[in-house]
Amino acid sequence: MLIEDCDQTFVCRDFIKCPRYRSNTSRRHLQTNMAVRLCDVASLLRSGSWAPEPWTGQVIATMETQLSNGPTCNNTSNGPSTILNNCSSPVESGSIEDSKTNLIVNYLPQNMTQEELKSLFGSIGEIESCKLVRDKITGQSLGYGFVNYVDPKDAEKAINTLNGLRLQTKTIKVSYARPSSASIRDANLYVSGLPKTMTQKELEQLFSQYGRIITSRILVDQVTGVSRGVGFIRFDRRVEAEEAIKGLNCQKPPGAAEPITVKFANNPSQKTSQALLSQLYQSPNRRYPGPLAQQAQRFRLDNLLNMAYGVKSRFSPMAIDGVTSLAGINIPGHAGSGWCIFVYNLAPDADESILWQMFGPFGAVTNVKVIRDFNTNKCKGFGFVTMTNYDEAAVAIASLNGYRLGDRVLQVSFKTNKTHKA
DNA sequence: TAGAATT
Repeated sequence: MLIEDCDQTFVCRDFIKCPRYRSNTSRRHLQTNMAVRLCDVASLLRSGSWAPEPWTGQVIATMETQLSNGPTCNNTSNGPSTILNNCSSPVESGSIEDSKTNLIVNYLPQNMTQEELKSLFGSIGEIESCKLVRDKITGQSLGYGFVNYVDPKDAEKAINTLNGLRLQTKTIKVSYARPSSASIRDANLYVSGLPKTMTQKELEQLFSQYGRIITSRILVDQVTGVSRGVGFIRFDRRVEAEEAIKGLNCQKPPGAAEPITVKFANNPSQKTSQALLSQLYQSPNRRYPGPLAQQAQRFRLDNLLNMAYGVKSRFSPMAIDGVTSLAGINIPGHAGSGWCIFVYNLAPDADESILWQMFGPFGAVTNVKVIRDFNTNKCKGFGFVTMTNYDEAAVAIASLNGYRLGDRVLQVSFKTNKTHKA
């Protein structure tokens, strides 16, 4: 039986970029817990219209295996290389049976605050609680957090809407949180000495005999893309990780010339005092740069805009740098705690998520708001976005003004006092 | 030989 002929629905286990995919809700990517028809995905893969990635072939193999074996619901992995299981609905998926309102959000930008997290997820529905996890000593974000909704439907909507959202240089991951327990902590392994040819899928295959893999990763050279021979495996439970160390440390993977080393990964928040000191005193805080850093950044920005658009950035506060935080100065877009951007010509069905999607990649966004008609609840054609940093806001405006969204051309500028109030 | 995944 060909996969193309199979109408069976699978549940996507992770967010997969697939721009040519179009679901019945017009989503352009495969998203966590999204029901996916096998034939749709398979035809895209085989047609080559979905750019091949290292795990693409394995997706086909996995689907073919599942077809020949018949339906089962064994989730031995939810990493990117085994994105599908053959449970027919998210409700049957073992990973979410315990909680339907509490989400874990991973891969958040380093400088994202809890308020920004709440603002982002609050655009979906009412939040019961929200927490950004921070290092207890330094207060620095650990890059993940939790969002607990009042309504399970909003949690599901948040996964469908926000999983895979690009924020600055990160692609966030939104999934149901497992119930917290000691047994799931410290289950992350660091693996070194891997053959440079080993794929992520092969790494998972090697380790999956010891338990359910939550995430896997092989580090690669940023320039060449070649494996650095080291990686991480996160198991569902600590005991599974312990068994994997016993079974695989100092062992040669099939076909490998050298044995691998498998041990518990260091906790990234446990840094030496030296590293902490250098981090605290040497790295400039992007959010609150000193005057010199601000001027340097704006100088670069002005050059950038000049080169790109042949104009000086019209609203650059260079001339009055240093007084931008004083009250009573009328600077377009400056809204006390950030830069307010006016977005005009949005469609009636526009919602907050589209503003996050458009502006999030440009930098720290603290708030978005679609202005709606009180009676119809439809967008009145405009909205506002607040960004923390002037430079990032200016680049976003330069990039998105004139952007075609659907059949509309957007007008994007710093908010002025003459126009609508947020 | 190094990622920010359980509050």
